[in-house]
Amino acid sequence: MGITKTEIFSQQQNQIATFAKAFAHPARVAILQHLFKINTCICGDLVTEIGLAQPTISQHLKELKNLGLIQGNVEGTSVCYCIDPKKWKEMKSAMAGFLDQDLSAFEECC
Amino acid sequence: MGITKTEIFSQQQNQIATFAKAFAHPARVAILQHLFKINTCICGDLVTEIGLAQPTISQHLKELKNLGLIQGNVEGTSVCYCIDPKKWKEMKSAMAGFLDQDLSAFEECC
DNA sequence: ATCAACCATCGTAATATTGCAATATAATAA
DNA sequence: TTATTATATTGCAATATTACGATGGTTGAT
Repeated sequence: MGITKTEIFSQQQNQIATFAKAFAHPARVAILQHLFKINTCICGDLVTEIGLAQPTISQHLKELKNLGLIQGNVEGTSVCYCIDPKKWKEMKSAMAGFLDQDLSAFEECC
Repeated sequence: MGITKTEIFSQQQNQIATFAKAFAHPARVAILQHLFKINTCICGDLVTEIGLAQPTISQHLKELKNLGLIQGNVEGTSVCYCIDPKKWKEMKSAMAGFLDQDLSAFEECC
């Protein structure tokens, strides 16, 4: 039904899914990569950088902002975005705990 | 329009988004966690373990299988699933390259 | 005050995802 | 053969996501 039954899963499972959803679209990956590349706040050039319409970019930025992964600060007529390092680390550690599991048992399996 | 413009993004960006999508639902996170927990093939107990209907689980398994993250081997009347360690490592390295970027510039930013 | 630049929001259309009942398929057991 | 068990597939309904045109708000310049 397009609706996820979050209530039957643990908080950790839902958290991982929520963070993963942030990266589950190439536009958001591109936005974050551009932020890392420029390595400082960026004001404005995202629409020209990514090839999508301005409302679309704005919507993706909103999702990343809602998750807390980026911050937006008004700077005159434009808005400067940057990664929130604290939240990024929090996300990374949640993802790492999931990704860095022991694979040895599956080397000889099946 | 619900359709992603993959053609305007790099192969790497699309790859990260595709892998992230695998974890973007708590049921798939739960399935993978259960596989790691049992630490061997599992045949059958996924439907009782996760609280979703059998066709729903089957569909999530199919997505993980299509991505190559898990394998399914027929074992009599049931099917045994396990993580594909090679693909998992490949995914992990792609995600790590994205997640492990230098945050120092953002510590003092904005 | 007027204008241009930049960004957010609204509304809407197209497509994707999630979930399950019903059904199909395949292997084994009796 | 028939029944049973385990899983896959189909079809459908509900909801979510993606994309963008149109519009609105805010800031800074003239």
